[in-house]
Amino acid sequence: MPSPHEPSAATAAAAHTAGGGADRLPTDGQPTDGQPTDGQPADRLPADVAPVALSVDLVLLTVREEQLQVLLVRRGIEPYRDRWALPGGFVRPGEDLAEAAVRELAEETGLRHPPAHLEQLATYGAPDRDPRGRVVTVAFLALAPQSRTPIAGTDAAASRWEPVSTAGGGSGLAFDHAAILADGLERAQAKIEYSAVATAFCEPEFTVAELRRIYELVWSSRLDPRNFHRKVTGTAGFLVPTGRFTTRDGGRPAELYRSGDATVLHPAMLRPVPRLP
Amino acid sequence: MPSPHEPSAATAAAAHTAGGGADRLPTDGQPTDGQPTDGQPADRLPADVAPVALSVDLVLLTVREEQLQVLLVRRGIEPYRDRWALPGGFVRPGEDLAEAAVRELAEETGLRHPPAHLEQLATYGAPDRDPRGRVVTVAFLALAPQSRTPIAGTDAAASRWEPVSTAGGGSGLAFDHAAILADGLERAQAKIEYSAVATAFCEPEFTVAELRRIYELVWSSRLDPRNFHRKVTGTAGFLVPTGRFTTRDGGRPAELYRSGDATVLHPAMLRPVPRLP
DNA sequence: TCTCTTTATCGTCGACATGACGATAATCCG
DNA sequence: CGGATTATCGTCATGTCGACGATAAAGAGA
Repeated sequence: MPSPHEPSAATAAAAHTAGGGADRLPTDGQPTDGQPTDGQPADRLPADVAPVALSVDLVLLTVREEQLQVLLVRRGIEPYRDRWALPGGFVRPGEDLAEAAVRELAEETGLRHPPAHLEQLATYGAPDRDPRGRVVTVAFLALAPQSRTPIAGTDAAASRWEPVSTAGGGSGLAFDHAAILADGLERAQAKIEYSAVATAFCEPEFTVAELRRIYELVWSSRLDPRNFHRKVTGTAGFLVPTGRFTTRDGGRPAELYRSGDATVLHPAMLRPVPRLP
Repeated sequence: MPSPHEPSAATAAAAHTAGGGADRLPTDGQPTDGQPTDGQPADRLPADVAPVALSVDLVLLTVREEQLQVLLVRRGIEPYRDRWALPGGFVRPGEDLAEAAVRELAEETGLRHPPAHLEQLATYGAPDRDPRGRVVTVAFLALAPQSRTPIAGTDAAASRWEPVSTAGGGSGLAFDHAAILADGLERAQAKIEYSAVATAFCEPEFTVAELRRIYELVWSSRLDPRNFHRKVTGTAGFLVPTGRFTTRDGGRPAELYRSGDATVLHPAMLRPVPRLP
């Protein structure tokens, strides 16, 4: 399991992005293809391998304006020109997948800091997913606090935040990005249940109520403040008290915490029955 | 979440293998690359996109001889000739990713039936992962019962079952397949905890003890038969009693069950403290 | 047939987590 | 200073879990 709040963007899933075998011997009776074994040196790729274009796409989520929002960019070229899409782009030669993801995020949206959490989501490779040809995309899920997501340096028309509740529904997104977004959202909802990644949405120091708000918005459900407080403060390694307090939420001063070492939660946070607001 | 025992090999993760955007507009000041916008029609891929070779690799797990085992094939060509590797191969034009996975499994190992469970694991794309050039591989995790994995039709020298306890350690595997195997094993261990996929290792009808053996072997831990029985028979939708009994395990006859509709388990099976035997 | 062994299944008990909710504390605002 | 707001601590009934005793139902061997 990837650990949250890593400075580097690589997580467990994306980390061993290395290896994987390719061609195979034309075993037994079934001819796989031409696969010529003639004069060609054995350490070259077979001639019949069909090349594909490889891209990365990002589902970058943050909590803004009391809503879970996703970053979208407006496409400037065909296909799907002027439609909104997930940020992303083609992987460059010699570039690792996670590396390409953070580069695209910086280039397209001007985000200064890498996201607090980045993990590989899934790979989408249906043959007809891009009208221009075979384009396979590796989707990443990124989580970041509001303070790290100013979208500075980019003109406002080219990228914007959109509440996830409205982004996926109209299917206004380019390509199959609506499906990728749905998968990313589902992954985020599942992951804050058993891991400590929810703190990736928070500022470095946060109150229990702010963390609870994260859970409530990501899950679209309401949580009892007293039970939530007992749960998160009682889970070893989740929260580290700073000893300082804040009244920025009004009312009695709340203690400030920072995220602890734990990456998996024991026991897990229990999500209430799924509700559709 | 993918549901176990699906006849088709497509699962949730692999199912919407469609969509994903590629090229981007050269926004703001940062030049992404050449990306010429001249006479070229806008619905073609940019000329500067570096193509990659795309392969799939499979971590096929089964329980045989009282052990969790993984299917390996012997490489017949360079690089890593004569080394053991995960089954896999290049994706063909017009072929979906999951489709390529089941095809390779059938071609390389002669497996008649598709695996009981198939899901996308992760994508590995480090630039130097293959000495022949840029090869990106999409890894799949497959689970199957012993009865469906005869390895018939293939000569025995080209593929074999290997206990996972010995397969990963020596790093004798080609490419980074040891890392892929480790990820697949970890995924399987985590997934039987909160989903019903453990039944994918079982025959269509099985006893509670046989299912418990699956959990014990995948987790390398010992489970109390009485508590396990109470747990699995008490989880709604997990097991469906057939009313018939068997004495194939010796002792008092045990009722036969088949897997139910549930894909996620409420509450989850709790894995004991991790032990290394 | 009778006993022993083996496995399946049912129950019991204490420890602990959870959901519902009352009570108190510490701020700010007027 | 009183009221509103939020934070935090407690209480209690319920449910689950781990440990483990007890019983049931088969086969093996005397």
